[in-house]
Amino acid sequence: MAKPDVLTAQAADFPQWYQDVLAKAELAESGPVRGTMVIRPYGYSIWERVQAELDSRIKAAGARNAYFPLLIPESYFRREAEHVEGFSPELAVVTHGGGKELEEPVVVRPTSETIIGSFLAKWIQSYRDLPMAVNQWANVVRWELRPRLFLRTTEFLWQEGHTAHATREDAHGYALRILHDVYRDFMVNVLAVPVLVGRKTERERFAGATTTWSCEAMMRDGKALQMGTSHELGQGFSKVFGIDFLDEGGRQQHAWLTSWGASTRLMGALIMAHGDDNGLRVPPRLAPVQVVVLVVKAEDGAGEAADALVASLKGAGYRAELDARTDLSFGRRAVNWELKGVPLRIEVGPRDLASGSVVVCRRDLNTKAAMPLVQVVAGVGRALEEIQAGLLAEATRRRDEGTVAVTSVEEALEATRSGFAMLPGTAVAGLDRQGQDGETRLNAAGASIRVLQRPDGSLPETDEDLDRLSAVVARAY
RNA sequence: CGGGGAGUAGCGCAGUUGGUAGCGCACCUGCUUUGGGAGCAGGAGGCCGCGGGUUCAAGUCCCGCCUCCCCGACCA
Repeated sequence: MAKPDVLTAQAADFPQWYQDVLAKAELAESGPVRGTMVIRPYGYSIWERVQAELDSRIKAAGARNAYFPLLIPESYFRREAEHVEGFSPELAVVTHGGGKELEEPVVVRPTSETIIGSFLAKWIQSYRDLPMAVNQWANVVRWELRPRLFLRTTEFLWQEGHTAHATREDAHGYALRILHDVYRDFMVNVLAVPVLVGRKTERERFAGATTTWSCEAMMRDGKALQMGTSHELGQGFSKVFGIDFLDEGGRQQHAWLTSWGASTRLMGALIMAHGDDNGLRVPPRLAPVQVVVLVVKAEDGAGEAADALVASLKGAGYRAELDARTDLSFGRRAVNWELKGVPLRIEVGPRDLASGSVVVCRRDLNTKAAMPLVQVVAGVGRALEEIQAGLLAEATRRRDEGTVAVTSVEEALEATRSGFAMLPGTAVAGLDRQGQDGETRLNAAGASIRVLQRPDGSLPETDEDLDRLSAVVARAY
């Protein structure tokens, strides 16, 4: 029997493919209010794995979790000029409560620099209190004009870390530590998505930050996705919220702050970096279900053998699940697990069992192979490692092949039709006949500078001159 | 917020010159099935996006609004 198309092909219509995956893999759907999102249980189980992996890295970096209020006095946002300018257009403002108009409107947090800053000011008195690092897992609201599930929703889930330091150097070092040890490490080693790290341009940086560092990845359609950012906030918020401390010499000083966040947008990265025409492909280290054992037909001991196999897989530490449903056909169940991107599927049926073997199906390559039952547990471990490495290698190859070095804004724009362009900073800084710089012209044509790097790919200094850097140019989500 | 599409059963869609709504999948029941989205038979399911209007009569015509999708401007 020929396999019917379950999804719109990526090549036919990538955005439609994305919508199809969200629905068929039971990840998420829209809520009744524009821009809101319902994350379904399977999608949320993946998010919980994202949270667990990020959370352990955040704690290893010395931050502790806390929780701050959803509702923030509107006046807090007015204190920092760039912050208010950047966030005003997307604030949700509550004007009524308890049946009355409020004396001071409150905003639903779009980010928490202001409210957390106001408490850091209370908690920090001395250089001995520094550095101070808190993180919160929360929902935030930014009124969006054009929502897309997981990629850009009015309400989304994220973690936001906020730290205070005695010196600019310490804040700088911590922002980069989060960028590398939390975000890049998670993205590359768990999510299996290769990322370019670099500095945002002034135009792209966070409202109120002095420097924004970012991890950017290429999706399968060649567009870029910003997956996590780490900001150096300088002393701007400290000055307006009074986050001050006495240094070792007894002098009053403003603390140097950082903030950093990664959101449910990472779910979009997972889908678009790895998914294929059969659905999602979840890297094994992230997968909430790493192995599904499918009972082909509950005859001749297949059910019992599958049950025992799941038990031994779980005993060996794998996240395994049994699918012994008899009310759905074999094909239906196989397709469903492929849509959900489970890395390994083991089919247990009477035919193979008669010869002491099972069929092992790899989601990354869509291959099937018989394997003796006694070797399965060891074979699963090996296969999961291969899948993890294979997905990263495939995504890296795809990105490298989709990235071209160019020398002009025009060439960069041409390259962004299918991928990334590496453009010398000198070409960005140059003005055209209308006096427009390269970034303005890129933006006008629908592209943007994702990050600035040194030509060798390393991170520039905070104030390193554009002329000596390379711009990663792409169309972005 | 600009430009372009579209809202009819859970999902995808058809619905002619206006005459009171249909198809596929999914769902329910029964039987037979289960090695790649099973078959047969029977059944249930509708504020036709919302609000006005025209008309004896509106899914269909007119006006207003809302929502969703795509492409731009803004963002995680």
